[in-house]
Amino acid sequence: MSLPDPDWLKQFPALATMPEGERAPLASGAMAMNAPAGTTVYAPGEPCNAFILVISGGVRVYQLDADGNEIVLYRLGPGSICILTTLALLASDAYSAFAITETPVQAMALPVATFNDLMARSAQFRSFVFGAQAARMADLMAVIQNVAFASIESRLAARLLTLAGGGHELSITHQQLAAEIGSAREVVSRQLKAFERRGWVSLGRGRVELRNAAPLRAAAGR
Amino acid sequence: MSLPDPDWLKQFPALATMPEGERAPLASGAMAMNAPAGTTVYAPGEPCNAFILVISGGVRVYQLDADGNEIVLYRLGPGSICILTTLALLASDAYSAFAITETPVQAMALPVATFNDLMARSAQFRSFVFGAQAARMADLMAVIQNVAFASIESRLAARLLTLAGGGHELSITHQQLAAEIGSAREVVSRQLKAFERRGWVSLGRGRVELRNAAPLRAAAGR
DNA sequence: CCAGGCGCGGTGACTTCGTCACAGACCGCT
DNA sequence: AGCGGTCTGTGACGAAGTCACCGCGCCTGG
Repeated sequence: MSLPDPDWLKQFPALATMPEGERAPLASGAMAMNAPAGTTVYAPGEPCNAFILVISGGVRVYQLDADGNEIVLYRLGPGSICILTTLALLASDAYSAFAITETPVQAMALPVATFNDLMARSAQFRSFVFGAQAARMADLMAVIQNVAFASIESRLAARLLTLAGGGHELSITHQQLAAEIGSAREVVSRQLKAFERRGWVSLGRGRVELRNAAPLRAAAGR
Repeated sequence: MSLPDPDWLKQFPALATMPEGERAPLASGAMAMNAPAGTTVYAPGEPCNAFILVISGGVRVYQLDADGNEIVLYRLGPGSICILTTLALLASDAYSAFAITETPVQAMALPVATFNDLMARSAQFRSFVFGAQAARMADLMAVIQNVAFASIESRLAARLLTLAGGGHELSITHQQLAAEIGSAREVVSRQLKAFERRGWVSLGRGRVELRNAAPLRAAAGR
């Protein structure tokens, strides 16, 4: 915990424009949080007692199965809220998903009472929350489309591009890439080798360099 | 459209216990609907302008991809609300999913204004909506677990059991079963043949009879 | 310093699953 | 009976997941 940055609301345009009266509980009830990378935000069975708004940093939400297989569902960045904790909070439902910070994260936490107060008070706040719900739902449906129907080649190419985010270098292991797309390490290794043979990437230990993004983008569309 | 059954609220225990004052818009604003089997409830791009509460019948929500591949996401029964239309309504987001009635459906439709009124007025209504959100989110995560990591054998066995719902006979084609689990018809045909050889089911044109549920349940757990 | 441990990547063999092409069986209709 | 359409069966093949095992580089403790 630390002092809240008074400007944190700028990360949430939808909330910043709320009328003074509605916004009051946000200012008075929110607690600033700082978490290092690797902090667990949500895990099945763990109690969660706050509504979390991400100000800076990134959170990865993923599923694990009994055999240790992993698949990334979506990521939260600045301006996002953690729907998983929210739903767990309100519906006291247990999910088989995990949420973990990937980088140091600054966030604001609203106690349940404050959250309920805002939900009752502000249509704008409600629509902000619903918008976030809708976005996460769309994320999950995109994941389903991918794992059910898309080829490894296209899923891997697409993921490399989004993870690179405009840059040309990634620090990531084949195992981690496999977890990103819900596949196996060997499969990813072989596919990366194929990309390398075609000159699309070059590989190093724990490193993937994008050398030619155009054909990767083409492959991602298939 | 038809006259609302005055007892329809009984299908929604969470709403029926709302205080008189909060419940008023439900009674005054809701419109009864009757739809035959095969009616489209939601499709991408179609405008939707009501919040839908299912009183009787069933709705199937599924995804299609460009090649015509299909996968069932979840089903809605009596007491459920259509989160898809709700989110599309509130977040004006486009989903790649379809919702269609499988049997004749009786439902109540709340205009957006009434829905917003209830959301503003009743904490109980809000928590009902959140509970439904949470349940659908859990459904989608279960689908992801299945398509990403579970074998065809276990997915098919599990689906046969839930579709039969305690009965021992299903009227369904192999193609439809494939769409249920997001696989291919040939794969389902071969797996069903294997089940038949083991004496777990017996097969007919458009028909699957469960002859021995115990090993199916065992296989579903793997 | 270097020895072992460990994380990472590479590879071959095999199984499972999805795709394609096609054939045959069954159904309802005229 | 003939016929078109739907449903199911099958073989061949490619794509993807699994298993077993290897070597390499890096790090760390003796």
